[in-house]
Amino acid sequence: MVTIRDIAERAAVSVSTASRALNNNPRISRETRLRIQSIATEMGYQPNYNAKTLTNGEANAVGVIFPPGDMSTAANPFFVDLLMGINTQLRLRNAVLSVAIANTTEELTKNVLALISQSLIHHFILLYSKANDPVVELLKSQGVQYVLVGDPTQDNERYVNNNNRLAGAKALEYLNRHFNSRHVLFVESEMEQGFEKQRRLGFESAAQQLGVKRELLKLPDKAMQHLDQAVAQYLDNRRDIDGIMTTDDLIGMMVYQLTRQQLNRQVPLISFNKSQSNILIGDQVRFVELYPQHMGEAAVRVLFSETKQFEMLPFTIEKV
Amino acid sequence: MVTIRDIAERAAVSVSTASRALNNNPRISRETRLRIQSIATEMGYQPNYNAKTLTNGEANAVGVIFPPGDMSTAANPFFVDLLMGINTQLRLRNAVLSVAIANTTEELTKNVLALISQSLIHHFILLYSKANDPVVELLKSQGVQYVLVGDPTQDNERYVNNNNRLAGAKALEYLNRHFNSRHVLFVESEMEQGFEKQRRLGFESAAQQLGVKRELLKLPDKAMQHLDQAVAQYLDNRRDIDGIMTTDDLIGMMVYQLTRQQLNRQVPLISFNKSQSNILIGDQVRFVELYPQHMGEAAVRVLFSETKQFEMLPFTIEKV
DNA sequence: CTGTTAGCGCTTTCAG
DNA sequence: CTGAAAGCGCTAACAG
Repeated sequence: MVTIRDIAERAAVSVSTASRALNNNPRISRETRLRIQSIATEMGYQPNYNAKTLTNGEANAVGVIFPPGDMSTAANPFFVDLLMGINTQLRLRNAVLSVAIANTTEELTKNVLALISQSLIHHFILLYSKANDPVVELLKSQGVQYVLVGDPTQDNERYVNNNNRLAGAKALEYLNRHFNSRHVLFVESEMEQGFEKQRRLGFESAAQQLGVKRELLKLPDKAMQHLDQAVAQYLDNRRDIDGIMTTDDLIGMMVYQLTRQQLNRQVPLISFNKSQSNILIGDQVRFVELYPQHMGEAAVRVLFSETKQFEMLPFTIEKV
Repeated sequence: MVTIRDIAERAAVSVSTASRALNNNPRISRETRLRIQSIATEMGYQPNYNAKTLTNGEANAVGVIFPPGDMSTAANPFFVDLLMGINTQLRLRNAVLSVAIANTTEELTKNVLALISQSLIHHFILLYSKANDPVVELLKSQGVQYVLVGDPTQDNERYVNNNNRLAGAKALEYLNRHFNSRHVLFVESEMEQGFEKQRRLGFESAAQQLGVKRELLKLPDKAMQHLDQAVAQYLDNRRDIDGIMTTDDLIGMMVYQLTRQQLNRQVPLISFNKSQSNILIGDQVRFVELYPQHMGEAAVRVLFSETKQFEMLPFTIEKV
């Protein structure tokens, strides 16, 4: 392992000079700075971040906090992309990614506390939001930085998000404009995540504006024996539906097939959250791309920004 | 921050004694050891792991390596559960979880190298496997420990896995026994992940043994415009199919609906990887539960075991 | 602009 | 069984 000492020696300077040079301290002459840096890369120097953390009192790691078990399904397909985005930004800053994840809020809290006090992590990204969350309390009481991915529940909370309401509205407009939909069904799950609600609100207001007739179908929370039959029947009673919006891909797929089968025609459909599956596809299928990877990147930017309180990310409507 | 010094002081012993006591060093009398430990908990002592790592030369962190971008879709719904399992075990050992994730293998390799040389992480869990992987080369050349989640590609590689072959066989037997299936369709994706292949092999051998007629349908890799219609037609040509096995839930759902629609009856179906969705459901639907959370736990156990080379995890067949 | 030195919190010889 | 002291790699006064 090549240390800062080795470099100092080789460059015939003191360790402090070496340290400063490597950290771009302006007090070092440009000349020696560059010389030392080139020696460092030449020797394959890799700073020991544990030593750094020990002296700085602050880790180069960012903690990513997953939802506790009981709500972990929420944004599932998103997570990998989010992590990807977060980590690309972290790597640019020579930081690393730690995760906190547990089945219960209690365990999760312990986990986060351990990261704070044992690893000296002072920066967190929270992948869920709920009211009165003990984890958030902890973060605040420990005075560490965090940003939320999703809908903020408190004032003065830093976050990144999509404008789900706008997306809901635009999606409906899209259906109306491109497929001439005049009677649109909005399908959501029972659990009423914040983002679903926003999308519905956007959908509703746009429908009203455009004079589009709207239907609302809430799928039961728990698995239901004959869900598909129930949906089929529902559709059968509304045979002139000519557009569908669903809050996720999977639901989208089911409904899509059922409509084809039940109404005996293809109904234009727009869904959120294109999942990795490449199954839901067709001429009249669209989805709202939310760019989870970009959200991850934005989260890191906000986290390390001095001033920025939030970032609202763009979305697009795409053919599959 | 309460340090080991504070404890030593309060206990009227030297720091070295305190250190030894806290690390259960047998050279300390049981008596003082307990006394010091109780003082520590009383004072809410949390060891600084950066300092520990600095002296030990080895971190208390485990690196979890995600598949590079181009293969990340593979086990997607699994990941969160895996992380959950891994982390519960890590927390028991007072270890923390770091992740390496990147879009390209090259970036990923850099990421892992950074973890090894900058954070001194010497233990890794690899969430994918492919032949001649540079990341694996790196792990080996750096002499760090790792275990693989999935099919090992090299001899002498430590891993945890499901017996996918057995699972494929058992699943077919189940269909045959419980639903009296005599003509079964196996649906797989084009990308031919290792586990899919194993499941198919199991399926095939069991079918042969039981004298069950078998069909194989490989879904195209890329999205296809009228995939569902193609599948529908495929089914139409094999109208006496009386059992289906799919390698994942999503495909399962599509095929399930298509069969109902096309064949006008319910065909018993068994799928792998129950995803978080609660949509695929019915009297004649089963899935093979692989307990990803347990796999995560097992991975940690193998990683820290001196002797264990692998763990093969049980599966069960469940009603939804 | 650069060097000397102390010290971050912990473990581990080496001495008793 | 316990203590004193050195040192892990790095940064940051302080002093030139």
